[in-house]
Amino acid sequence: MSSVLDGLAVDPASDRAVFRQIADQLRTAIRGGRLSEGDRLPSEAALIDHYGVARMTIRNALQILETEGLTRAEHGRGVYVRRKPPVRRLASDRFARRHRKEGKAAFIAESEQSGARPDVDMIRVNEMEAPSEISGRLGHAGPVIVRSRRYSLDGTPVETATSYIPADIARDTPIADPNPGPGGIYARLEELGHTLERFTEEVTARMPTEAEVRLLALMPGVPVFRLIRTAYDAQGRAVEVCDTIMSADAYVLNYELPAH
Amino acid sequence: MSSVLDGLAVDPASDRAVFRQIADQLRTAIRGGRLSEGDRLPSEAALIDHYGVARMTIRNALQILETEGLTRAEHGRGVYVRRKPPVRRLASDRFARRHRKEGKAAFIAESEQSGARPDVDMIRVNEMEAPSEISGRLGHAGPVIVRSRRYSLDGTPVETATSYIPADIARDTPIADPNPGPGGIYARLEELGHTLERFTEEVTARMPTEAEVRLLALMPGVPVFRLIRTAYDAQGRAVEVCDTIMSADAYVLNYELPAH
DNA sequence: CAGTGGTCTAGACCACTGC
DNA sequence: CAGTGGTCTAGACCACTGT
Repeated sequence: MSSVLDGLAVDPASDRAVFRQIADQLRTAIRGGRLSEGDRLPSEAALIDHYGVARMTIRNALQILETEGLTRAEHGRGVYVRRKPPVRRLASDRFARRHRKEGKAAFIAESEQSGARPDVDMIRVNEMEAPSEISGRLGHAGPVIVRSRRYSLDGTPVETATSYIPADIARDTPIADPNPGPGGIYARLEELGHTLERFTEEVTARMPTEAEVRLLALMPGVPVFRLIRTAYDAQGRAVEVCDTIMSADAYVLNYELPAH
Repeated sequence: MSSVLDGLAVDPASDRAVFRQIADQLRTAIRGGRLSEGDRLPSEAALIDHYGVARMTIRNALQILETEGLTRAEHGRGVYVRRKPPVRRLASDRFARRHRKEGKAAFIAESEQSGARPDVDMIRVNEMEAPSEISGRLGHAGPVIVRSRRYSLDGTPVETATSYIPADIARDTPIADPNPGPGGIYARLEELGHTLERFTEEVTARMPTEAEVRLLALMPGVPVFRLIRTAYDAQGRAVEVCDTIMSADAYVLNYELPAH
């Protein structure tokens, strides 16, 4: 009976803690392909037997791998090598006007092109005072229409987004309606005379909050992108700020930079 | 004697595990400002006394906060609320030619402008076959000059970068020299007739490897950005691929997107 | 039901810090 | 030196999974 553990042993005299040595060996087995995506790791009991250590030592080792995002523990089933989800690439021209022509919002149009089944839920719309982080980017304080929603692909949540539009622009328009109509709110903004001229995006990454873990069904060890996009019209006025949280293991962000 | 723990207790009958409840209460104290940046948390012994639980229960709670990046444990001293490092904003025009005129490489010029003391070390240059990830972006296989280095600000490492330039362009030029001269390798590429026309950047985020933790002196719970930039010359040829790893808590990436 | 991981207890010894 | 966190042992009971 051969096992991924064959020949592996720890050196109790080493400077490196035993649980780290065990984590190292399991990590090497995963990266080296001796344990593939979806494979089950030896159970805690098997590891305790093999290495001759206490359970907490094994659990500390497994915790390292989970924190690194390499494994996923399933209660009552075992610890598994995590499968990498399909990656979604965002092109930097995804908000170009030509992509808005067919009357579809950016997320829907893009996903259907890549063959995934897009879904939007948890849509909420209300009006409030802009938080300072938002009013700073909009360039003025005052009430805003807030549109929040969650996007999923093939049933898996991948991103939450909250848009802030100045109320003097959006109040009593389809933008303040849960369903803003074909082309999404960018199409409505242009119909209202706010031709979109440019966007800026600010990208940060961090570990998720507990609320984000729930909303995006995030696995442990997966960071999130926070992407704050500001849309400017032809007059140079900021007409929307969109605050997006994305599962980092599901996205690659592509950008095009000028050299001149 | 007042303490941040005053009035805090756990409900052993709750569905939520005791160590999570304790972590919740400490997190709330930090976010609510009752514990500020740099403050010491109550010691493990004090928490054991206060909550009347075993040490592992406390340590599990503290581990949650450390994984979230909220605290930092210092052996023999205590557990402290982590200070947020100064943030470095990268503008999307940072490689524009006009910024290259004064004869300084992008990182140096930019840092001095922001008042920090930049430093570059661990410079290594050699020639090898391009890894497939790189040759794919360069558009052809073959030998490449590999330049790797580490950037620091005020003595703190913030970023490692590895550039790959096709050897048929860079061999026996200053680009293959550890010190490529004023303006960096982009200035040299342009002198060699490769006028830089555009750049693409691909941004991902993930938890760091152990090697990255060492190189960038990363705190636990801090993800890294991986930014792969490809530089194209006026003929449309990819002349450099730069693979960068950045501490995510030290960076905000800014991009400008066209609307047309 | 047996086997799995989740939580928790009650100790032990060690290494590091600061006085 | 006392106080701190780092590592480790040897148990216990529980909740969840699959047969």
